Amino acid sequence: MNAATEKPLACTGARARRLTRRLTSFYEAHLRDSGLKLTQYSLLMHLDKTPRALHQLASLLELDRTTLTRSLKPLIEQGWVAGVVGPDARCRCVVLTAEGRVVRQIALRQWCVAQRALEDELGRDYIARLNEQLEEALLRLKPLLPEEN
Amino acid sequence: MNAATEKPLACTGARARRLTRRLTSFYEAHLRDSGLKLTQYSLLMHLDKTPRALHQLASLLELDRTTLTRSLKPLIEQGWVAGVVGPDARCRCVVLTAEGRVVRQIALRQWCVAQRALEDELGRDYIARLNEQLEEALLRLKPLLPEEN
DNA sequence: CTAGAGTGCGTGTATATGCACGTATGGGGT
DNA sequence: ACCCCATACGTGCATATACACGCACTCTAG
Repeated sequence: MNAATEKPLACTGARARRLTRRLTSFYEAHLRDSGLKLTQYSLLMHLDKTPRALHQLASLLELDRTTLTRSLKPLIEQGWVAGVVGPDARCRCVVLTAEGRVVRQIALRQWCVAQRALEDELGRDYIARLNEQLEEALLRLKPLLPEEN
Repeated sequence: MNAATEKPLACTGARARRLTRRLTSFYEAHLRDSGLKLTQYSLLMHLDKTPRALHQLASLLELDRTTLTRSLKPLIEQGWVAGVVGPDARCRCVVLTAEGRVVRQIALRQWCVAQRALEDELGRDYIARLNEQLEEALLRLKPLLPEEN
């Protein structure tokens, strides 16, 4: 009797990963008409005409800065997002283009359908509770600060 | 006033992804001595001397079969996992090697520390509730079956 | 026994994610 | 003006994840 046969799913992290995989595939099944991944949708929803610095966006989305750079790449290639000059030569800023706003609008509709489908399947109240629980977990589990040397 | 400025985090999927990122970094900070990623740890915990077919393991972990193939690669290169002949020439089976069992044991200890640290930080009862909530969500949200054509 | 359906896999491609490292710019103290 | 540090980025590398394709092997209807 080892831990493997006993309770492989006792790991909160493993459970969260699994749930995330299922949720991602659920949302992306609904987003497939727009060709957006869930992460890309999320990015579009956090952008607008007002230029945003990369580091600011990364901090907002709590993503590694380099992850953000690469995630933006396909959106820029599609012409949905564009870089603009910032107040600082170091600082790279991005905005949503006109086409980007169109896509975002379409994707938003599909996302709404997905969210409603989720609520229909699992129960509106249940999803509300799940959201609260996730939110509380996010409040409690603070992100690890990068090692200060 | 658009949806972006209103409630970007209304998305259950986005929230789950964010929480998963935090949890992953939390666990991996504790696992870093063994050099294992959380996913790799999870893999080791699901293996033993008894050969397991890839498709069986993929189904168990609810991972795409091809994801599993690639995830196993570094473990095989390290000599912690080895392929063995199966009852079927199609079927690739893997087992945990002796070194693999050693690493698993070390990682298990580190994982225990991580889990306890998590409980200390967020509260033992709270983690228990979170686990239950995640488990219930997994029960309710069935994985999408591949399109039947 | 053989053709075709079904099963199990690997690889190519693309995104998601984060760390280590190196580059460039901005701002202060002297 | 200059040096140094902090800030902001990009790239290389490695893993995580899934889909589309194509190959190999098994099994069964005829």
